[in-house]
Amino acid sequence: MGKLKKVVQSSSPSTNTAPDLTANNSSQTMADPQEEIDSNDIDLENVHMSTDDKNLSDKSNSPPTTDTNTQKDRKPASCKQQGQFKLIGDGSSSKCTQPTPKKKSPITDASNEFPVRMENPSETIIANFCSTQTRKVQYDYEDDGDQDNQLRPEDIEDPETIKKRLMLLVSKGQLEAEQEQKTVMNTLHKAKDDEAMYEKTFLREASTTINTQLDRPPRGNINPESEDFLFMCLDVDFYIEKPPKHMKELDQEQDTTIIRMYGVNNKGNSILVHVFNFRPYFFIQLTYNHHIDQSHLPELKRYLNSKLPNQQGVVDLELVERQSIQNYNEKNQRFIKVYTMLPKFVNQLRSFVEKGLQFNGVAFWTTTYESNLPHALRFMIDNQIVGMSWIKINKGAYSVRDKSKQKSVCQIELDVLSSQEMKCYKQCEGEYAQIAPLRILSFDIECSAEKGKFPQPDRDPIIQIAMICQINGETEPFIRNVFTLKNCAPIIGTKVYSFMDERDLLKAWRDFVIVIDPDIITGYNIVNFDIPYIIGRAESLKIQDYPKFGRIKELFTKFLGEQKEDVQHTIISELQNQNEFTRRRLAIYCIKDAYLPLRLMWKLDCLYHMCEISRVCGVPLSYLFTRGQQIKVASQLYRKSQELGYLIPTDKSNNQDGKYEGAVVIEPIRGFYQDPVAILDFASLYPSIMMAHNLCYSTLIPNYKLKDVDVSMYERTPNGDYFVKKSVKKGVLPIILEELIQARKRVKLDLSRTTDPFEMRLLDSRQNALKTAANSVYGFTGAQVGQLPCLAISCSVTAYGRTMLDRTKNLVKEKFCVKNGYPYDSEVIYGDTDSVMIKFGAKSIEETMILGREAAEYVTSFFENPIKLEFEKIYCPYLLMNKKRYAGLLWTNPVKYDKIDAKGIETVRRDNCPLVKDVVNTVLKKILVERSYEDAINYYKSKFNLIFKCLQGLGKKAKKISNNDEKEAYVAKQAHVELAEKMRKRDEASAPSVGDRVAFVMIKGTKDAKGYEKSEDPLYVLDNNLPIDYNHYLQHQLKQPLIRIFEPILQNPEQVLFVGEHTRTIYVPKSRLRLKRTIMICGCNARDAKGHCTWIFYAKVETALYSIGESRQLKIQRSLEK
DNA sequence: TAATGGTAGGGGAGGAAATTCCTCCCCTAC
DNA sequence: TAATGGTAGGGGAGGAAATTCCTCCCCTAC
Repeated sequence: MGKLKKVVQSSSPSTNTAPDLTANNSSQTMADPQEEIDSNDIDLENVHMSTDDKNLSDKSNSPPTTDTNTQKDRKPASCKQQGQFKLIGDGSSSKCTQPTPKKKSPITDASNEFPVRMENPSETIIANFCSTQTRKVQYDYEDDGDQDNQLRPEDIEDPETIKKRLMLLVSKGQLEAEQEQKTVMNTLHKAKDDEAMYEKTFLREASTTINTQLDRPPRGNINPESEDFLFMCLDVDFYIEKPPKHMKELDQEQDTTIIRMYGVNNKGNSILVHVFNFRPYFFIQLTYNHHIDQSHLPELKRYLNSKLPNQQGVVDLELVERQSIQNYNEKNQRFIKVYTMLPKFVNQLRSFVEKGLQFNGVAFWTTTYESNLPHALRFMIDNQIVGMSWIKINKGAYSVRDKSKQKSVCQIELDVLSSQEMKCYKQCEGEYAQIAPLRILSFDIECSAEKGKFPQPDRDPIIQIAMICQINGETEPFIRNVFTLKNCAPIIGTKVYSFMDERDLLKAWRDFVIVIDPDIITGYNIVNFDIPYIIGRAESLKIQDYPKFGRIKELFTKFLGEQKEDVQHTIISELQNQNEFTRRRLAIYCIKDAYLPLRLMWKLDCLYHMCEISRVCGVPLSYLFTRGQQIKVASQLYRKSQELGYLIPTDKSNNQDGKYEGAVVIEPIRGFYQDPVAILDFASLYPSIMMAHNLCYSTLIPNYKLKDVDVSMYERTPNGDYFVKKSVKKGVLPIILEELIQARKRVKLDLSRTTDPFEMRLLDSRQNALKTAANSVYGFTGAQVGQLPCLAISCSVTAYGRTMLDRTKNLVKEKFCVKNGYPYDSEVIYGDTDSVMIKFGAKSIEETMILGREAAEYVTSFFENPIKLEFEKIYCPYLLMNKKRYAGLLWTNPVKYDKIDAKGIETVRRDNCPLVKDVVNTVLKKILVERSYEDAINYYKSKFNLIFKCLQGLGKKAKKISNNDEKEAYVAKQAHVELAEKMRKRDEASAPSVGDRVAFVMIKGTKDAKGYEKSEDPLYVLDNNLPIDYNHYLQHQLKQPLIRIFEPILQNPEQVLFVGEHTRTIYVPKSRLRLKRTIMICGCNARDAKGHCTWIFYAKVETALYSIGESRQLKIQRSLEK
């Protein structure tokens, strides 16, 4: 606490002794700005003037940042963002529990072409948010609104009024802020205090000027009759209502399904397009015994209608001829296309048809086709619209909705009668590759709560909200502010709005959101906590018209699922209840939490990745968060099928159970290889198998049909299934894959040509999206609880893969041997799924590369196009420990090695303590790079004691933590689960919940205490001075991994490493463990080598543990690195 | 309910099952 | 108080200790 006080003291006198100018403002006026504004009209006028001036000068000085933004303007943006982050995984990052993006540089890392790529950097981060809850939460308050009252125009407060009110607040804040900035800067400049350092580091890029241009640029003139309308579509959904009165063309009495498209144009205006006349539909298959023709349709329509409530809902029937995508068919079949009024009727009719209907003396007992597509996606598919793409509405086809008839706070609302008049630039090339100037808002709230209790919206107040908003393409956030309850000292680069009444705080925040009008909202766990809490709090405080906040824009996007660094809740209350400076510190923490997701989002190019996936797969952006993986493949499949005249059945879940055989892993010849080992692998193995052998739903010949098809037309797969050859008929899946791969080749070509960093990032995201899309097709066919599983395809794919790998192994072995004139006999020492590792016997890397390329070419010639084996890399030396566990020095050129490549071992796993990672890493480095395992042993021995001095906690992931209702979800007791339960009993508020990563240390216990009895929360250990079980770490964490590494090298590693003089004296720290509370309050206590706060990438507990003084710990760490 | 991407595989921890080891006790040989 | 031979060693029973085997869980490779 000593240090903390210093901050307070050092900053407060300087504030007080500041020039008179500020003295007036700093303490008194902070108390209640609203009151201040109301009671001081003259001041207000002045303020107004100055704001306007400010606006003008802002505009003239800096170019508008939207459509006129040139590429040059963008360059610094991307450069800066790449520069200013220290990405986890670099350097001393081992303490990090954040999901470590495996690809540090997506552009350079072209490896890992794998059949099923489960992860891309952004997915890791988003994963936890994809719960089924999110959609519900989102809809809940929409629906409430619908039931409570239809939203009438008069319900929405005029945005202009809100804006005016806000401007008072803003200008007030600005005046203060400008004057106080300098004071703060001065204070900070002098302060050498830790916390001041954090603040400087954290806020260093903050501009000291404050922008008052909060709202979107004015919408300008729209001429529906003479100009096409162009906008980028962010999301599509639908709603059900009677058509608005001004749409006279439509039946005013009938509820209809209206498509809603949200978007932004290139000026940055927000857009909402209502599209009418798009009806849901599905298909029913007719078999030979259905004697139905045109004349029966009216009667059939009546019959179907009779099954529905209100006896209506089926609008129209149509006879069509198509082919089912399931199985190879030569002729078209007959289908009835059923149009309905509302999407829910499709579901109802489907279940009737599946149960069986009687019509005209014949039973319909059949599957339906295309009856389970989300309506919005149906709309997009039929109009060839892909997500996040630019859409042009033809002139004359749209009308602008009058301001008074708007249904949202979007700047522009359009009505479109026919979706035929829209054109989507789905290729997303050239100028249409750009992303509109989206507004991205990130926020975080703090609420106080009683000790040990989880905050409840009906009881515990929100005390702070921080919000940061940035426009895509700009380098800095244009809004960074924090709302506090009670006054708060100024913060650099940030506007502080203080309120005495929580209601005012919430209202001001809502006003801000409305005026800012964000397209994307992000934050830590906002969907499950922050947003519901704010809504709930507003309800409990009985703030009028607050729920409408939920309708502003229904695009809630979420990133970052991992735990955030939490201030202990007890401390929150303490800070809140003391004075303006403690609240200031809380505010800084709050801003950090709001800023972090935003920064990570930019750093990891999340937006671009998501955007490109959305474009490639053709689904709305929101699906990427709320839906699974299947919908992406399904969307592509539906599109291509429609183009080719196929219909997709809605299969009932035919519970095929059990797993099927997957890929093969060649039994490794374990050892330490000093000579170069070449790695060859098949490029996009599974997609190319599907293309080469024409595997598809539409080419599969079921056994019972086999006799009807000529033998020359089909091919038998190693799994025993039969598929039509591509010369007869090309399958849908192979066509999709071919297009994806072609497109990727083009993008890669463009990528190699461009030099613009912004474009590079976008193109790289795109080629990644294309690769992922191609790779997930196989997963789609193998998903047995899915839209359209087809084990014949997936089993055949893996079967081909297995035989191919086997054949490759034999081919290499037979060809590259002394007998055939090669200098050495080669040997395949390992292989997994699509790769083989070959020891050719050559001593030099150059020679091995030549042989590797030759082998790749040789083997490729045996397989059908487009299957291709490629030479990828060399490992030298190479330590092969087991299946899926190896490490090697990677070479892609004969001159210099690229890096140490480790797979599957402790260094790449997240459930190991940092200590183990460090030691294993260093030992590996010594063995592989310096090639001296004596060194490695000596290093290890000499560091044996030191190791324990920097002992740190280890993290494990607790997936499920059994709740009261579903106890015994875990069969066996596990350390992290038990600990989570223990922590929950201690303090409900700070305990980890399901899906969180739990960090823990092992403390000393009774002799045979189980692991789960000895696990403890690192913070608790520090607080209570509990002894750590060093021996456990030695025996259970270090020993085995090291033995495994040395096993191929030494005769008896255990003897050498773990018996002997050096093990006698195990260092046990005498000094007390201590926790630096002052730092903890900041949300973190992690530092990099220079002693700066590295909060951004460190989880709290991982680094909370210092066994001895921190300076010494740093030393040790550095020596570990060397 | 609604919604849901695959299999192969190493390795740690817990716990049951099977095995080994140790001790006690009884009995017999001498 | 009265009455009392010893030791070595096999082998079974019972229980502790160590080991093996299996399952669950986590996380990775592809």
